[in-house]
Amino acid sequence: MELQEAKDKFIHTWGTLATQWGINRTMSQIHALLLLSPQALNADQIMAELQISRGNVNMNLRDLMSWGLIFKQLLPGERKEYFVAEKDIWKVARQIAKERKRREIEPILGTMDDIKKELKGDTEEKKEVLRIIDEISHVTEFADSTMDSILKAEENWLLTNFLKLFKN
Amino acid sequence: MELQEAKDKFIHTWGTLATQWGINRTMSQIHALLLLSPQALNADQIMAELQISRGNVNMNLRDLMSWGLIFKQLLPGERKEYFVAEKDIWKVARQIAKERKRREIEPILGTMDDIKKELKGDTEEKKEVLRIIDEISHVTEFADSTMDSILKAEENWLLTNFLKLFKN
DNA sequence: TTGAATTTTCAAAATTTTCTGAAAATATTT
DNA sequence: AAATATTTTCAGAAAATTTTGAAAATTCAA
Repeated sequence: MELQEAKDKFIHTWGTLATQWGINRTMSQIHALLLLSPQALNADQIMAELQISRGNVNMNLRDLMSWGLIFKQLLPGERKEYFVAEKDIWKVARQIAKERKRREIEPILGTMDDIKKELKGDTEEKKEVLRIIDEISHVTEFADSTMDSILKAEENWLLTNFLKLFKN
Repeated sequence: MELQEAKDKFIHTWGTLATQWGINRTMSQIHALLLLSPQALNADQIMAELQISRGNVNMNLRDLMSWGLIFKQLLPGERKEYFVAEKDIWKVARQIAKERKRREIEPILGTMDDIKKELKGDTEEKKEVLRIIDEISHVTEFADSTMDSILKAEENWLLTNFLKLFKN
């Protein structure tokens, strides 16, 4: 397999997988393209490479920046804006986790709390609904904070080795 | 807030959040409805409650069963099929993690391996692409197996307390 | 069997999401 | 300040996904 072929396969796969996670296909493909590109790319290059419109490229580049996954790079003597991706995959994972937390975990916990606060009562059924809502908050918080500490401690051999005790 | 109001709010929120995760809104709402329902429900009841068509209910009930989140329940003397949700939220989380692993993690690792195997070479750029692909596999495997061990060991105070050391 | 109740299927319709491309806005150079 | 290059916006088009509902298949009882 030649380099270009491998890149294309990666970009294509990454786009397909993204849709399963509720992420826009084109956004993922642009991200993948930049991840694999040794140089920064401008909008025209991305348009040509992925065969998509200028508007589409522009919109998704800005989305990727808001996720903190790519950065603008101004090249000396160049009028156009260039973009580079964060290449450290651990940083990428940490950044995605952080954003998903802000955009998704917080709203879940917020709504559960709202309902919990407003739904007072001690009939059997109310208690049961409250129990489920409590458990969901609990599991969500656990998953969230655990992901935090793991991403934060990723290079920490103590945690890493300790976790191994619980594998399989 | 009354019981019905709280339930509706929960069901609605759950459906909205689901779409952000790439999960069908109706599927989530049916799941939420069954989670909160003390009795098993049949297709007609779900249709009435959520105001959706029979075909839609049927399709999503079968999806939820394939995820292992709900079960058929045959009531004595009843011709219709009834459905109940698994109510233990930890089991639900474990089941979702397990299914996502099978459906999403494995394909990622598979494709990365394919590319890795086929893309031999030692130009600088090939090496860089291989490095990125390796790192992605690495991070994915780490996240995957860590999630496994945590869900498996969820009630283990030792792990839980150890993890606390790494919070914040 | 036959017939009624129930579930499943799936083509077409509705809805939602994504994408395009040209016009408007902004930035830079002469 | 005018001309040129570049980026951004956004209404309408296209594509993808979800939903409907009626027909077909299945199940069960008489």
